[in-house]
Amino acid sequence: MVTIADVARHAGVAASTVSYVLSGKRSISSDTRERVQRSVRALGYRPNASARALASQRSNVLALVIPLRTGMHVPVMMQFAAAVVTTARRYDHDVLLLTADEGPEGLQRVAQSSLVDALVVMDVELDDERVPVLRELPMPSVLIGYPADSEGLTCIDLDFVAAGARCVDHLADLGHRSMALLGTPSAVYERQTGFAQRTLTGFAEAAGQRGVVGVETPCEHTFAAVLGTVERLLHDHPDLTGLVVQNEPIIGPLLDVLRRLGRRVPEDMSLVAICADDVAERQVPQLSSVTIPAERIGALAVESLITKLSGAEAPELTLLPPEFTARGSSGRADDSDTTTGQGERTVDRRA
Amino acid sequence: MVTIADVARHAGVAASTVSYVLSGKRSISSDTRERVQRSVRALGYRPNASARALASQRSNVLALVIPLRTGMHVPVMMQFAAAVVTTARRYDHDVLLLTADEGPEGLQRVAQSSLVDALVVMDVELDDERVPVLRELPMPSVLIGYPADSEGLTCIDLDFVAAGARCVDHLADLGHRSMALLGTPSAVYERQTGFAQRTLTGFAEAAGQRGVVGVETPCEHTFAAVLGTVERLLHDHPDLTGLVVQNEPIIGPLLDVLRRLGRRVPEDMSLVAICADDVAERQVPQLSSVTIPAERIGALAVESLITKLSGAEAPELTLLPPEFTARGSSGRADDSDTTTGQGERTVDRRA
DNA sequence: GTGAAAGCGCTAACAA
DNA sequence: TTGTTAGCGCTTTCAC
Repeated sequence: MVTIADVARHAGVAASTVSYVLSGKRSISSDTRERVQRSVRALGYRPNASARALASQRSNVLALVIPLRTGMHVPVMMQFAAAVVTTARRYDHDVLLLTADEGPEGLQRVAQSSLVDALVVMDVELDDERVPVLRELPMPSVLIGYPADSEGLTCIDLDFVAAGARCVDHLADLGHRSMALLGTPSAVYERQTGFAQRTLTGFAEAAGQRGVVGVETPCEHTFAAVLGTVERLLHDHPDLTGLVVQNEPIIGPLLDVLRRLGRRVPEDMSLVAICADDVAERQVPQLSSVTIPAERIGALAVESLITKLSGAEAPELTLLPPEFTARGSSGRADDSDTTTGQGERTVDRRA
Repeated sequence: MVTIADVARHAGVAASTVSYVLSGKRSISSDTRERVQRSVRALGYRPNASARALASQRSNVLALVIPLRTGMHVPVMMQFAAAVVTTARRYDHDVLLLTADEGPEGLQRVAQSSLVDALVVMDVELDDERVPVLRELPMPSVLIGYPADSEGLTCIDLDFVAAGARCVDHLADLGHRSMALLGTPSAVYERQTGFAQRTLTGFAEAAGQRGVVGVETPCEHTFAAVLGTVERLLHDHPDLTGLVVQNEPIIGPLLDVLRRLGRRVPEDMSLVAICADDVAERQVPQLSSVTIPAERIGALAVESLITKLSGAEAPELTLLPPEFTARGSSGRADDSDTTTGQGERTVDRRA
């Protein structure tokens, strides 16, 4: 293994000089700098990560705590993770992968052993047992999603309340008077997952404000569940003409079910989803949707951590305003063969 | 921060004694051991990871290199990753997440800086530029999938050749004489990805051996692509009665397309998939399938690395025999209202 | 069965 | 602008 001493000897300088050339933390004459850089390349030197971490009290590693539970939407998780890793690398950091089932103890383990410098925690519940632990930890963290009390934390999330409301508004603007929210599996609500609850809140509030009927129901991921749920909805609410879906895996089956039941989209039933853009665009017809900005949230999370690691402050709660795109799946309630969709995107200014 | 010196002082012993109590690398009188353990708990001591890594030349971290490219099947990746992390934790290791787009340089970076002790590399191509790098690296690695030349490596994979053949055999056993392989998007084949190529090989060979017609086609992930591909297949091969699918995201759309085209499954068209069990079971009808044992492969990969880290040898190439489960989606070619499926599972003994 | 002490390879005062 | 040196917190030899 090539050490900094080898490089120093090869370049005829002190080890500290090599260190300073590499870190740029003090000015070096261009002559020595070049000699050192040549030696580094000639010997193929790579600083030893542990030695560096031990001496500098910084591992340059971020922890990413990812859920692997039931009901979570996998592709979105991957997008998050990819964005976190990519952004971390841009700031010269690596990412240690933890699963949520290590629990609060896992956070303490990697933090207190100085394995990582900071943490990104995904899928935060309203009353999350990891939150008090994070508050006490001697290092910065960022939550994706946010608990009931976000004081003293740094949280980033899509504004799901506004997203739910945005969907209602879109449908109400098109003249729909009766609509339903097809949500995540009930297990997700029972875990008190923030995003599911908040969408529901936004949906219900907006329905009240707009004076339209808004019913809500969870839905499991099986075809049978989708069929059963939709049949029940249509039976209980025969005048239902609008559907808001926050449950990515059932989107395909849902379109299929509607077809089977003889409801055309958008002529007989308007559909709005809260999902990734590529999923919305892959359907037939393409879905009007509020996008889930996984990449932006992941990148923002890492950037907040880097900010905090540099000693600066980061905002307590960052809610991204929902971006709505009208596509072919939603149309006027009273006009059974017109669609809205030209793909224009709007940003909710209320957030 | 609590250091080993603090613990030593608190327990009235030398630092080395604390170290030995923790590692169990030499015998300690039960008296001192208990006193030390009490002090560890009382002070909430956690060994510093970098110091330990520096002194012991072992970081206890494994690198996991995961692809985030187009055409890759996301849920399976997550299952792999989850299994790798969970298994690594069982052996007291952590997992550093790298994306494949860091390339060979990324492997060198984490290996030569001693950030990690070993690597798991996923989604290996037949002629993968990372393979020569891995061969030179001063630490063990395991590949998921395998290149054309696996000499001197440790590779683990499902036996996709046997899997492709198994699907053909199942359909041929049911009397089907003309079948098609609906594969991954063409980009995956163009990247010379091993699993796609090998399934194709197994499919073609078995079709030849069984004397049945076997045609192959890639298929993109859009609904339109599925519809177009199936229409073309049916047009070019009007007697087609069997379909083998190796492309998880199109499974839902495919069932839908067949329904639209008036082909009942399994009465008019038998379907066999190569996919995760839960995906197969979620469909209507449930799909006969060869499972992708992501969890087992992930766990095996980590265990091989742990073995190699302990200085022992690991086999060059481990191919898991395909496990086939007959479900409701496949039936006799000549008997348009019988299905095979009682869920019995068979293991291909040829592998 | 236990302790003392020498590093592991690097960073960052402190000196010059 | 550069060099000297004292750690960072742990493991592991060596000595008893």
